[in-house]
Amino acid sequence: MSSGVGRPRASGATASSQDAKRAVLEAAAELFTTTGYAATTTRAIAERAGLRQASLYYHFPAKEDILCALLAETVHPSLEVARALVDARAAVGVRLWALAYSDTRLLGTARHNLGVLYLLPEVSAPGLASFRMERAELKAAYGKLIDRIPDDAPASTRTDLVFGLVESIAVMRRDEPDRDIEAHSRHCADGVLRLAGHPRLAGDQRSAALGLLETPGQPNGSRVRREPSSVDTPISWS
Amino acid sequence: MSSGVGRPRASGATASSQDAKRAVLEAAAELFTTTGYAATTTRAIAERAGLRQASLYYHFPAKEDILCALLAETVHPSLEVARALVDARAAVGVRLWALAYSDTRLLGTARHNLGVLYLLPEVSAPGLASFRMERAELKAAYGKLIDRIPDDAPASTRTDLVFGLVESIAVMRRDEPDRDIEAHSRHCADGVLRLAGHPRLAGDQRSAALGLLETPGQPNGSRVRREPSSVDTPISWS
DNA sequence: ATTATCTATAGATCTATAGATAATGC
DNA sequence: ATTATCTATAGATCTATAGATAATGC
Repeated sequence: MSSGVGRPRASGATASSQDAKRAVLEAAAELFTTTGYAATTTRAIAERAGLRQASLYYHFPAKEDILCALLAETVHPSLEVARALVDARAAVGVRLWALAYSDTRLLGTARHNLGVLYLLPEVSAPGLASFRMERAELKAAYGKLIDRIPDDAPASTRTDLVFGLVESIAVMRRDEPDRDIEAHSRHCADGVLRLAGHPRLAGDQRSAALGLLETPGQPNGSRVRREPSSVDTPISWS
Repeated sequence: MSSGVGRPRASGATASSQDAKRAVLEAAAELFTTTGYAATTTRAIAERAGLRQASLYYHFPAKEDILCALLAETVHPSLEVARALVDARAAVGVRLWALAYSDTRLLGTARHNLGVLYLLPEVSAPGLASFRMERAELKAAYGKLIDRIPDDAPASTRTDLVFGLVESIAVMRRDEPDRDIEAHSRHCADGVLRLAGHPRLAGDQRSAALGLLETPGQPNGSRVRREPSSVDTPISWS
């Protein structure tokens, strides 16, 4: 708990093991997102984190595990919201809007544009299978909602397009870092409904969507109240 | 022209200098798209191209120039279509649909999913500024069309979303290589109109859009007939 | 004794250059 | 003479391990 166990750092900085781990993840987040995984050296990560290159290996067995940890902590909050929303007690359009808004906002406001990690060629590595499965589960959550919205285009295609649109926040943020993320997230969620073939939400439906994302205990709004709900609120527009 | 000038290859293969350059680009395309730029070694490229590592440097001054050439030959066809469509004699929705369809199809059917190169962190390198400018010009072409479509959301935001959706074909193709690209391209173009706030095209409008992409001299359909057109066909739907 | 760091380094690259070489072309 | 390749290598890394070390905790 209190810092001081273990040999002091050469840099003079004093911190607990947990702090060191966080500092490493923070440094890696910045470097991986701007420079990429392969082009970022363990030395550069260590330097920015305030310790020696070899000391990284006390906290992570290998370089890939640092990327793995970052991917996990990026996708987990989205997945938590998705799991709750799939079963939430609200119209399908309201839930889809809320999911898209929440994901876009999470990716858009995360420190260091972590969404671009999803696009790195290294996510195909065998060691990152757990991330790929969680991302697939997230996409499947979109698919389950979109399945319930009738349209000429197949649901699988609309799901591909919707998921691509949501993740495109990462590229947009790289290209234009000064965009207003809150506004963009709402417009992106509106766009997701358009792509899915769902009519625009009315004012009260949008409020309901934002309400779904609020949690009494969690002031940051990243959780969703989960209802027992085996019955869905009927779709009101068709 | 005829192969045979210069020292023979160690691999025994016989080819002209132009062939060698193409073989290098082909090899790099496969490796960069699957493994990424930094993780792909010049040795691996050379091996696949059938020559020695050092021989790459007869054709390209540096590794980065190989990536630069690939980026250029990927964005150029899209840009050519975009330049022609911006001034083409057709309704704005028809032109936007045609542009989105053409881009998605080009990225979707190019050998080796070259679209993922746009997402590599290395495109931020100073030496690749020319690519970034051409990609920005392509995006601006979308912007010019979307500007003319009225909607509640700002045109700049809709342009961001539309461009993100079109480029998302690269991620989709990586994740699900077996999707039917032709069908996806049409649905993607439909989705672009939805995002832009434009009504669905009628059957004859869609035919007109596909017609815009046909060129008598160019059987591959990658060119657009350019009209003098300072006058736009009036928008028929509002 | 345990923890968290350090120093030093093995072993394996990787990019790019220098200079030789084996063809054809004049 | 020109072209297109080759061999050899300089010089600079890069990841991960081995083993020492300087704290606290018991």
